Amino acid sequence: MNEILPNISIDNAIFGFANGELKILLIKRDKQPEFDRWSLPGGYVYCNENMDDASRRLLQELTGMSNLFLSRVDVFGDTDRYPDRRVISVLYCALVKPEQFELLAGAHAKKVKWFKVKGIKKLPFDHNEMIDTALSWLRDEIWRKPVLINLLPEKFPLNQMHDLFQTFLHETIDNRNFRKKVISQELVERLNEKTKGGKQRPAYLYRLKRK
Amino acid sequence: MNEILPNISIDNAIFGFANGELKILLIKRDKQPEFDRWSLPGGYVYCNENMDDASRRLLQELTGMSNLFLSRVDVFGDTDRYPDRRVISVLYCALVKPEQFELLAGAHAKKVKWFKVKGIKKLPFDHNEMIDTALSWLRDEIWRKPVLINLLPEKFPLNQMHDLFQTFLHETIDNRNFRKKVISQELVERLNEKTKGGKQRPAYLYRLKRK
DNA sequence: ATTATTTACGTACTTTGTACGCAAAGTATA
DNA sequence: TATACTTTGCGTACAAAGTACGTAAATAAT
Repeated sequence: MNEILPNISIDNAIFGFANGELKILLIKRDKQPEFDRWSLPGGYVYCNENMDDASRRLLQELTGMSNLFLSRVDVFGDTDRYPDRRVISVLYCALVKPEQFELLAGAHAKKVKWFKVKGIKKLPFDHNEMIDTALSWLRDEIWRKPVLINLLPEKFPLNQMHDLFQTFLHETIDNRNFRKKVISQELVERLNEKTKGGKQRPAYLYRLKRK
Repeated sequence: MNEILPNISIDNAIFGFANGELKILLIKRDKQPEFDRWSLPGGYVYCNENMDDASRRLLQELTGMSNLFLSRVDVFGDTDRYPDRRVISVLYCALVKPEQFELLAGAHAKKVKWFKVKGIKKLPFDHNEMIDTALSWLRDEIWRKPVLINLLPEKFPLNQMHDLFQTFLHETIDNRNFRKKVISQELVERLNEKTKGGKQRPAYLYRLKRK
């Protein structure tokens, strides 16, 4: 049976990153409460569905996105976080390239759209707090887990990863020290291939290690 | 109204620590499922009750313990983790001195008892996994948060804290370096008091900083 | 006083992290 | 072909954090 659990929800904080700009994916709600307002894509969990699966399914239904690397971040359970009844919500997040996904509003979403995170307005429920939590979680985990996996191709030269870190963290990192760090911490592994057709000296390709 | 949420539970992993021995507090269940078996003290959340409050209340009802420093650790949400129906559980943990609490089985607990963590038997549900998760969370956070707060008196000399770290982490830590570390990381603050009536030189008293 | 014990400060060394130099391997230009 | 130019990737020097350990100060016991 595919019944819904009425008191448990999932919310997804999907960050889009391109040209140094950080965006967050919101949907325009097609149901009460907060009908017609922009909010994080989320919803309820089926009785026979794991949390991770629910997160993926909801995202697919609401926005058309699939195949992301999602991470569980935290639980939000304040009694007053949802107006109609008691709902606790598990927050997932991911970091992607907006241009790699075609958005398609479905289910209870009238529209889907990327919004700049900087200067974002007040969202329904505790969604602003969720965005803050997810973002600081990402900035924390970037050196430990492959959270950039959706932003990088399967194989990439280290400079591409370097650029990504710099723009995402808004700070300049010495290229040579960056290499040493990601290699010594075993975040990446070198392949026996090099870039070709580049402008100058070919670079070794690397791959993120999922530990 | 004090209705219960049927799909959300709390579980508490309460570790007792004395003489270098690590124990875990279990209750003998007084209801189905898993009637009569030893398990983590946990239960359901009221509709109008925050997660943190529920954790504290349940612990009080089941074991008589109150006034602990509890931390939220993780959520467990596998579809098959509970036999009767779908229940996701939020795990809390704490570290205490067993002798400071008088245990009193109540509510749906027939008995309450400390068990050695080492060599613990198979528990119902995913409670063994919870214990592992909580323990590694504690070992991780011990340098960052005041997780030892229940094990130390309000004011204590640094050596007492040093002993605690050593026995809890099963490793010897150089006393002089230990002091430097906890002081420089601002885990503790020095008071203008000293121990008196000790065997030798009086020591300054310190207090854990809650940041 | 002397000795024993615990506290608390300090110093030398090792590891990790940061700043920066420069040669190697390509492309573009003469 | 030679020369300049760009990007890669190794290496070295200095700084900060972490570890090993020496020893004097403060008290109790003798």
